[in-house]
Amino acid sequence: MTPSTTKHAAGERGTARTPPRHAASRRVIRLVPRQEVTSTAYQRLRDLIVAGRLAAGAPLIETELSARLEVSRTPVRAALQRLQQEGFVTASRAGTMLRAAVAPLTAADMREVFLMVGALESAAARMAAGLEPAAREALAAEMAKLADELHAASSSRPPDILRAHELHVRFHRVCTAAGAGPRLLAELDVLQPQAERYERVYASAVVHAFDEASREHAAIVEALCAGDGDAAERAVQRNWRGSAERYRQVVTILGERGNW
Amino acid sequence: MTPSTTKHAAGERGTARTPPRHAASRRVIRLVPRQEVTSTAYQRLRDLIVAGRLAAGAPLIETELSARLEVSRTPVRAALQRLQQEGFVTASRAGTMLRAAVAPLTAADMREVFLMVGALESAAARMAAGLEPAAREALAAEMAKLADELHAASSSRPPDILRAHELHVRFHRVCTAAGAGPRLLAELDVLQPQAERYERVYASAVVHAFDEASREHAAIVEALCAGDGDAAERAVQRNWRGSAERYRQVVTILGERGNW
DNA sequence: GTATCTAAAATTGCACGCAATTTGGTATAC
DNA sequence: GTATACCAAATTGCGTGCAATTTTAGATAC
Repeated sequence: MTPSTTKHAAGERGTARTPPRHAASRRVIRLVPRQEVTSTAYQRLRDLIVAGRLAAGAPLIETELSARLEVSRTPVRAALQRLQQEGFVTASRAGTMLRAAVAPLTAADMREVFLMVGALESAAARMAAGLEPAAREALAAEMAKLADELHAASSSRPPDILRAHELHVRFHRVCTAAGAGPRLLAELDVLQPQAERYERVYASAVVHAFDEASREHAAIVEALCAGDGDAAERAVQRNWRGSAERYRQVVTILGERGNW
Repeated sequence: MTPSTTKHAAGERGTARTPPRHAASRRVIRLVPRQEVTSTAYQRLRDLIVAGRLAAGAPLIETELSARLEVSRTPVRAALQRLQQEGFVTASRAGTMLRAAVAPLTAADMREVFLMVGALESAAARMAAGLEPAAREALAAEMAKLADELHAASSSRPPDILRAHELHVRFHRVCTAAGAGPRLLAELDVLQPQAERYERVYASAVVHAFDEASREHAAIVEALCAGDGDAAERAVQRNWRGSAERYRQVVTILGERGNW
């Protein structure tokens, strides 16, 4: 039943063992609080991938990441497994082992990601259209405002890509958060950054299409304002299908990344 | 809860200690091949949850599962983290730690799961409707056959619930696999068993609704056969919305599980 | 030069120890 | 009887050792 050694009464046993690499070996004070190590490792890796600093297709070696992030392999492993299941990382089988790599950017994968985001977000928009009229109109007003700012940012000279992108993300997120429950929201929080990987790489080549996106956004707001769930669903679907098509053209021209 | 089940003879510090005499002569052979330990732990836990053998809301203690599955905590942890991210397990924060429990079955969660499955599967059906006519018609024929068998199984006396359920799963899976890419397929492979949790618990009370489901299935096959993507998408959506409504009534009558 | 075999390095999968923290129970004060 | 202080058990987070396996490098034969 009880382990052979009681943990608290034992105290210090002066076993001279190899000093830990990361911490100053004097006292075992946690520099980073418990439970933060794994989550920050996840966050950092994910940001590196989304931002493109970790190139598509790059191999992800546990010990190397462990050294670079200055944590042990355990949180790195946990982060990699999560990223893999979310789709940011692919695991290729090498014999019986699994080798992790940054997920490549391919036209087929992009098509699928945009398809999934469109399907889920349009379902959320349909729910949002079923809100009380007051809440619904407030939501439509906020989205209209974001759409205007987005239009302004993208039609300025030179276009403010970063700001436009952030506004674009917020436009969709506001609508989603209003209609979706926690699970759908979590799923979109994982999928949207993966769409963002494609957007970041190819956004500069798609700036000309902002007009079309702008019209699609207006249709979404209008349907929401009217409380028409079917129309909202279709409008969001059209928007993502349009995006997918716009990016597809660019990806096929500029080539795929990390698929080799 | 004795942690040393002697199966793995690792761990002795190299210092002069108790000689591992029983292991000295022969090499320690892995009883279970590498990489299988974690995945089988995941599979077994997931099956236990879906089948209801691990009740909704039950706490999941790493050391206890580790002893029961006869593996160390490491693969159990990996399996739990994956199950949590997939939604089979919830993690409640206790101070700075995370305590895992089997995800409860609630009306709100069911609504969301069915919504997501409907959104994703209808998107896959739309793709499937865009296949070559030959492949499309073969798919429609197979689905029609499954739908017939399903109807037979559910209208026999007594209704063969298990077989009907398996046919139902296969009906949807065939359609999905034909139209979806690997990501969408993987996502549905995670979400469908979660819908199955509700179906298993409440299926006996919903048998009377098989007629309605049967008509909905026929509509899906018809749309696919005609190659009408829009109609296929709508038909799948109607089917899942109908299912959600049928189960919602039962859940609210019979009560929620594990939500306390 | 190419192919094949072999030894070493690299990498992953798993087990386990330890510390930090929470939880539960018991004694004590009021 | 209830509230509080406190100690022990339980539980999780993280680091690390070790073996299995893969990959790489080097040597040798052809």
